[in-house]
Amino acid sequence: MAQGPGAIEPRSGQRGGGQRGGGETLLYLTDEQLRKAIEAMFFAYRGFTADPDRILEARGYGRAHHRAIHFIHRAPGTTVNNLLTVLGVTKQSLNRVLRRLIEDGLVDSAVGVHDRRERHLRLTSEGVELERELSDAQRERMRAAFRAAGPEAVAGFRAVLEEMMDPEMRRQYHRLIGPGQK
Amino acid sequence: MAQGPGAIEPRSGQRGGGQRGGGETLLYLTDEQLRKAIEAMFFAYRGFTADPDRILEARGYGRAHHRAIHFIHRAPGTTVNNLLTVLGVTKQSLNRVLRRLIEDGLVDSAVGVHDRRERHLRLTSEGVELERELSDAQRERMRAAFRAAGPEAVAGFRAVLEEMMDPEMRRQYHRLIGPGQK
DNA sequence: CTGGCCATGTCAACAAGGCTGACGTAATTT
DNA sequence: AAATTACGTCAGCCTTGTTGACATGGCCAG
Repeated sequence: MAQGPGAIEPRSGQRGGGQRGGGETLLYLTDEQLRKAIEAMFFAYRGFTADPDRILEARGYGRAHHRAIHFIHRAPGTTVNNLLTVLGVTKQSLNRVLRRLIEDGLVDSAVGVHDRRERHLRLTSEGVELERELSDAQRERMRAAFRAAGPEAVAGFRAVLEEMMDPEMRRQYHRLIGPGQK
Repeated sequence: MAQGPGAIEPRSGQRGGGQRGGGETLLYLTDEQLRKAIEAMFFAYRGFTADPDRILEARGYGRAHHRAIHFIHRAPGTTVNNLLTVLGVTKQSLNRVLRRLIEDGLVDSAVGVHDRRERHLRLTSEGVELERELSDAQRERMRAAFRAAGPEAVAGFRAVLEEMMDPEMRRQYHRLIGPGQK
């Protein structure tokens, strides 16, 4: 299955009565509300990726490169296998991307110390530079959205996103953002 | 630019002091917090698309087909050009998907009444059936996430997503979910 | 120390789904 | 009558995903 961007979907069928203003009950979750949320997710993800996409395009990279760069930056010295798990692609697919990044001097691959079969990946200074460029753009949009929506919205946003993950991914996510982190 | 799934990104740099429990200030928006949010978005989107992807795969369809089905269901009788705008792809790309859906009898294309150059698209009963299947799966996950996160979280979630969209997309989104809708 | 498993890289071939560019046709607008 | 619009289609290219097969070198248990 190709990994295009967004699956999406809706379908109508009003059920609970109209709810106004403050006291939402559980009936808040009409199919109608869910449909809107799903479409919001679709369009928001487009926005989420738009800025990095522009930057990457100029260099002839794609999102796959972005993801690799991101997670290598995120966990410097990570192994190939590690990255494979986080990204959820095959090693052949990752390798193609990784090879290019190494050739281009954005990523450095070093033989493991304990286990010399492993390769430890880290960004070169040039890699860090691109990462920052991508990061800044995406973070700026996120920051603006958060600021406009307010702190309470941010908490809710994060809560819902976390609940949307598969348990497996949630575990990965928590391992990434650090133990005990909310 | 290929349309793989997620761009993503982080970068650290703790700034505001630790904030606990209730009263988040604006300093809440540390780079650290933003980084987590970005990764949450990445993993959540994987979850968001996971269920439909499974269903589609069984039929040999991809996300592109899902998106077409979704928006045709959403706006029955829409024109090709309309769909093109909403989906944000080229007509050649859409046509490939659409042709297959029409051949397979999931979508019906009818010559326009006012303007006979236009084609009006709608789902056949078989198309509606698949749409419902996809819809149910995705909606169910969304519903579960909302239930677990609580009503306040839902409002915040929607607010942030909306702020993340490009203004252009936001306009489209509002046109879709209906005028005056929050 | 040897055989088996593991981590990684790589080649080949294929598919989905983006893209551009070029045309063709019919219908509508000017 | 000419220009524009809406749509379809052919051809070719790219990225990024997939399987399958195979090679190398290193670790570890028997």
